[in-house]
Amino acid sequence: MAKSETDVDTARPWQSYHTVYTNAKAGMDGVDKEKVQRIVYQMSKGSSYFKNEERKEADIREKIDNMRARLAKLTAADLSHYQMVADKRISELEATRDLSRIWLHVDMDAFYAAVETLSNPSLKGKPMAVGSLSMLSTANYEARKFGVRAAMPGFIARKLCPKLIIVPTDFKKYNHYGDLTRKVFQKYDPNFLAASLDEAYLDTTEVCKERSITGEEIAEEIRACVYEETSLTCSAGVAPNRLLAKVCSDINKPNGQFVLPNNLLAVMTFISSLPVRKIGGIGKVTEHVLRDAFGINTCEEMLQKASYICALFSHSTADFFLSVGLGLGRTDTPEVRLRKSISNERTFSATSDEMFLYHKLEDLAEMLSTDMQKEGLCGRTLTLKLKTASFEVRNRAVTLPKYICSTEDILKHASKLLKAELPVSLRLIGLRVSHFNEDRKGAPLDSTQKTLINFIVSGDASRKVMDNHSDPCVKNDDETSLSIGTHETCSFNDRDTLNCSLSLKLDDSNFTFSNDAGQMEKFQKTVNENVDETKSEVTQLLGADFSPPVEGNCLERMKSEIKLLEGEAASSNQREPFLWVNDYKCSICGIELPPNFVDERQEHSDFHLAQKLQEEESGTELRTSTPRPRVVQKDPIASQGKRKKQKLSPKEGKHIPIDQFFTRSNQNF
DNA sequence: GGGGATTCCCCGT
DNA sequence: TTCCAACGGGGAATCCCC
Repeated sequence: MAKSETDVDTARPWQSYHTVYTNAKAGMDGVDKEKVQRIVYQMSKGSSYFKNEERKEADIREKIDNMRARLAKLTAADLSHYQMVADKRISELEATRDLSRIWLHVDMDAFYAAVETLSNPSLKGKPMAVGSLSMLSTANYEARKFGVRAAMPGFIARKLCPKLIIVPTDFKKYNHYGDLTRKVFQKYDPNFLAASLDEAYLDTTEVCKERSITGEEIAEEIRACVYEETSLTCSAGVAPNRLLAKVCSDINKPNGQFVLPNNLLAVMTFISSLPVRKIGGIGKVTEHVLRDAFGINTCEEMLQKASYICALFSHSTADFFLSVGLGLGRTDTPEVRLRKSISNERTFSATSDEMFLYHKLEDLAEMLSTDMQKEGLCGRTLTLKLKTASFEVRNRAVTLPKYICSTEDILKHASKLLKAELPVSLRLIGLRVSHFNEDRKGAPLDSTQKTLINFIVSGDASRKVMDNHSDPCVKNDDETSLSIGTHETCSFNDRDTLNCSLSLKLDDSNFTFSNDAGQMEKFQKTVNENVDETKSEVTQLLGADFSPPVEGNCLERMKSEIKLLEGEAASSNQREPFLWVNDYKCSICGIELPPNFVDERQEHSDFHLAQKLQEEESGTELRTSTPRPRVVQKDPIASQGKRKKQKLSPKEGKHIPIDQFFTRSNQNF
C-alpha cells in the first residue's frame, strides 16, 4: 500500500516546503531536485522568513479550500449555466484569433552573468552568480547545474555549490550591453517592445514579408547580429503572438530558438500539453490554485474546466485563463506605455530604533525626489511600504490634493504614515509615488500653490483649522484640505489635546509674519474667523458644552509668540522650551527626536509653547504631565493590532463612541 | 450603485 | 563569518463618499 501524503511529509518535510527554486528553468535539467529542496529547507527552517512562508502557504491552502467548497456547492443547473457562458466567451475569444503576425521574443542567456564573464574571462567555465549573499540576480549555467538560480539567497546557493563565485551587480555594464542589443532590435522592428534590460518582443511580420524570409531565418539572423555586436548569446522564440513567443524562447535555451508555425493545428497541439506554469503571468500561487482547486495542470485543461473557471473567477481573470487554453496572446503593436509609478525601497537589519527608521525614510525620500525630478514626475499618491521583522508586508498610502515631488513633501507625508505604525520592528522601508500629473514636466500642476503665510493672510475659508500640524518651514498647505489632516488631529484622544491643537493653530505664521500693522489686523480677522469655524466644528463633534480656551486677543497672543520665537525674550526663561540638547533632545521633557526631523521638533516645541500659553492664560498649572509627542508616544489602542479598516457592525449602531472615533481615525490614516 | 482610495496579493525580471 | 532584493505593473476585495 502506498504511503499517505502525511507520512511522506513527516519523513521528508522539505517536500512540502514549496519554493520557486525547484521549478523547471533553463539549464536546470539533471539537477537533483530533492537534494536542492532538502538543503533549501534545512537552511531556511525556523527562520522568520520560513515562518512567514508557512503563513503564506496556509493562506493559499485556505483560499483553495474555499474555492473547492464553492465548487462543491454548484448545482447541475449552475454548471449548465456557466458552461453556456464559457462556450460563448470561448467563441468570442476564438473570433479574435490572428495568425498573421510573426512575433519574436528574444531573451539574453544568463545576461548579467554573461556580461560579467565577458569583462572577466577568468570566470568562464566556473560556477558563478551575480548578486550578494542576501540575494542572487542570476546564475550562469555551470552554477545552475548545482541548483543555484536567480532569486535565491547567496548563502543558500553557497551551500548548494561551495565553489560558487558571487560577483556584485554592475548595472552600468548591463545597461551598456542592453543598449547594444536594442540597437540591433531597432533595425528589425523600430517599435519593438523592451520587456526588460535583456528581453524584447519584435513584430517581424513586415521585415519577413519584405525580404521573403521565414520567422526561423529572421530569428537566426537577429541572434547572430546580437552576438556580433555584443559577443553575448541569446535565445529566441517565434510564434503568432507574444504570449506564445515568450514560451518558445525558453524551449531551446541557451543559445537556441524554437519556431511555432502560424497555423491553428500547430498552436493547439503545442498548447495541449503545455504546463500552465510555463505561461507568463501564472506563477507559483496560481499554479497551486489551478492544480489543487480545479485539477488543471495543462493549458488544454483550462478549456475542459471552462465552466468552473467562469463560475469562480472574475471576467478578466476567466478571459485570461480561457485565452491561455486557446493559445491566444497579444498580437498588436503595443502603444507607448507611460510609467505608472516610481519607487525605491531598502532592506536593512531589523530594528525598532525610531531614529534609525526616520533617517532611512529621509534617505529614501531624498533618493525618490531626485529620481522623480530626473524624470520630471510629480505624483499625488504616496505609498509607504514596510516589511516587519517577521517579513509581514504592509502598505500605507495617502492621496493628496496636490502633486508632490520634493524631498520635503515626500518626507512630510511619509513620516505621518510611518508614525501611525510605530512602534514596530522593521527590516525594509519603501516609498512609492503614483498618480502622476499628465503634463509630466516636473512642475506641480498647481502653480498657484500658496505659502502658509499667503494662505493665512488671504483668508482661505476652506482651510480646516482642526489641522494641528503647523509647519512654517514647508510651503505646502495641502494636508489641510485632506481628510488625513482631521484624522491626524483626532489621533489625540482627550480634550486637552484638542484644545492644544487649536492653540497650536495660531502658531502657523510665527516665523514669517511681518510686523506690518495692516497685515496683522487682516491676519487677526482671519484667525478669529477660523477659530469660530473650528469652534463650531468641534462643538458638533464633542457636544455643546465644549468651549475652547483660545478665545480672546489673538493679536496679543501672536505678538507674544513672535517675540518668543524671534528671541526677543532671550533673557527670560521663556526661551527654554525651544532648546534642543545636542540637537535632538528636548530639555523640557527629555524626548528625543532626530535632528533633521524638523517638522516633528517644531511641532514639539509648539506643544510646549501652547502649554505655556494656556498656563499663562488660566493662571494655573493645567497639566503637570509630560506632553504627548506623537512621534514617540502613541495612542496604544491606535497602534496595536491589525490596521485593517473596521466596519461597524449593525449592532454597534449609528452612535460611535468618541474614543472609537479617535482611535479609528488614527488607524485609517 | 458607481467610482475613487486603500490594501493586499500575484507576477515578472 | 555571511542568513531571503529592488523594483514596477496589474487585479481584486473592501471601504467610503456622493
